[in-house]
Amino acid sequence: MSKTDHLRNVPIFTDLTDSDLTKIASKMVPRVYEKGQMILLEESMGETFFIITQGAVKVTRLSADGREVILAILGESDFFGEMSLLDGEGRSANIVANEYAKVLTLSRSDFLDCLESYPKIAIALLEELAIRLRKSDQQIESLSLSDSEHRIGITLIRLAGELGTIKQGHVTVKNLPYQQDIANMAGTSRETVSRTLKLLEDKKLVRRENRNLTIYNYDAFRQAFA
Amino acid sequence: MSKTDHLRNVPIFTDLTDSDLTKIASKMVPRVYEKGQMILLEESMGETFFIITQGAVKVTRLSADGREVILAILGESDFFGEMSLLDGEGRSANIVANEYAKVLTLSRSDFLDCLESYPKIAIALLEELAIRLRKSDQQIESLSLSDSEHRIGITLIRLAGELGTIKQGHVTVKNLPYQQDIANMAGTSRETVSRTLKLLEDKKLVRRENRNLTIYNYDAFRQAFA
DNA sequence: GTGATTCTGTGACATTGATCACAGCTGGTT
DNA sequence: AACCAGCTGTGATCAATGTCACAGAATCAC
Repeated sequence: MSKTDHLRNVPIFTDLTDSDLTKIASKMVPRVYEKGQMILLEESMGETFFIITQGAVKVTRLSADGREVILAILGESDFFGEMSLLDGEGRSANIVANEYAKVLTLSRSDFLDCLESYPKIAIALLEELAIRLRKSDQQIESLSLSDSEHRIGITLIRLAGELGTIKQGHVTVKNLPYQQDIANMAGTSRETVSRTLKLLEDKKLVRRENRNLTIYNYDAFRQAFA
Repeated sequence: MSKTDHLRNVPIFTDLTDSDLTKIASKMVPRVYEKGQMILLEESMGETFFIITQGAVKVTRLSADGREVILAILGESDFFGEMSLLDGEGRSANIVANEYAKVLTLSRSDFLDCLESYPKIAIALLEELAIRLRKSDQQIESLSLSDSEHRIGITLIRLAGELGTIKQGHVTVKNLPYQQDIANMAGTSRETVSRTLKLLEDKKLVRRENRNLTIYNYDAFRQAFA
């Protein structure tokens, strides 16, 4: 697949013509990361915009004593790096390749040029940031008001939305993240995730086999937890 | 002060010429709200963009059983209502006047026209959303990793930044919000806020008198909690 | 296939902080 | 001044969940 083809799938570029897309693609530089490799480090200055063409990355923040919060898991056609390009602050989060990943990168100045030249990109980007802000607000609500069982349920819904495939009402997440990662997304401990997953299984809400998790009735599950 | 004068103080309009500003101002309709009055209701469709010219509002989400999370407190020259205009989803939060408040409003279509006609507004808005997203991420981190004392400390820092006045290293927040509101910002209970404020006072980190709170050494305080 | 490493399950225990209950203040109103 | 409503302080209690410890499974590397 060509660079241009990849860009066409990215929400913020969908409104562009082929020739504009090709023009932008010509400025993008591909890079590749191994699983576990750090892509962006907290505190460093952000100078690059990234689009994921293959694989997935996790966006994290680390506390002084090394505990980790996972803010998001991003996959194909998602993008990142825009925050510090926009407000000029240092990076606020780390980005790590969650598996082997390919990206396209755009320099700060090319990115800002794009925004100036194509107002539609700016508007589409606004839309995307609004969506992310909305998700963050939900996350804040659930951390503030819900108990661990609900937070873990909500985290499974997030994962299902990002990584799952729907088939006649039930969703399967292949290659479920490790319990430690789920815990870091849900703001709880690894042990609590273990116990809660078993509980949800006992309640016949989900089924696990190997590294896959199936939510039996996705709509009902969302009803119950969101 | 004229409408145009108010707009000049709003970050997303700073790059505009006087005549553009006047043109936008002419489309804005002023409104007034009493303390405690609901401005926007969760779930309703957002069709208006608001700029605060006087007073303050709080942005909240409510759980099914009526508990409240305060996502932000916005004051003069802040704006809101842009989220559902941008992504077309229903409102994700309630907005309540925290005191007597005056606002200017812009209709959905006039707002979107602005973005199309003035790319600089779109870019400035991107900047602002990036800043808000960053704050949300910090909030998520502190809810996930910090204990109640730290979360309350961080909340006081937020309040100091939004409502406080700095004077030779110490910040005074006049008219500190009620403990219940601080609790709803920090994701804890009213009683814990009461006990923790006393603790911080005992540690000589802050002083309270009447409805005012002074953080003795703002830099050190931020160091200790953020 | 064997061993090493990493992930997961589970019991025991400790601790934080929510909740309940109620008394003491404060500020606004008549 | 007296009252009332709503805010604040504080003790007692208890449940949720973090932490520790370790055994069992799964996966990886060779």
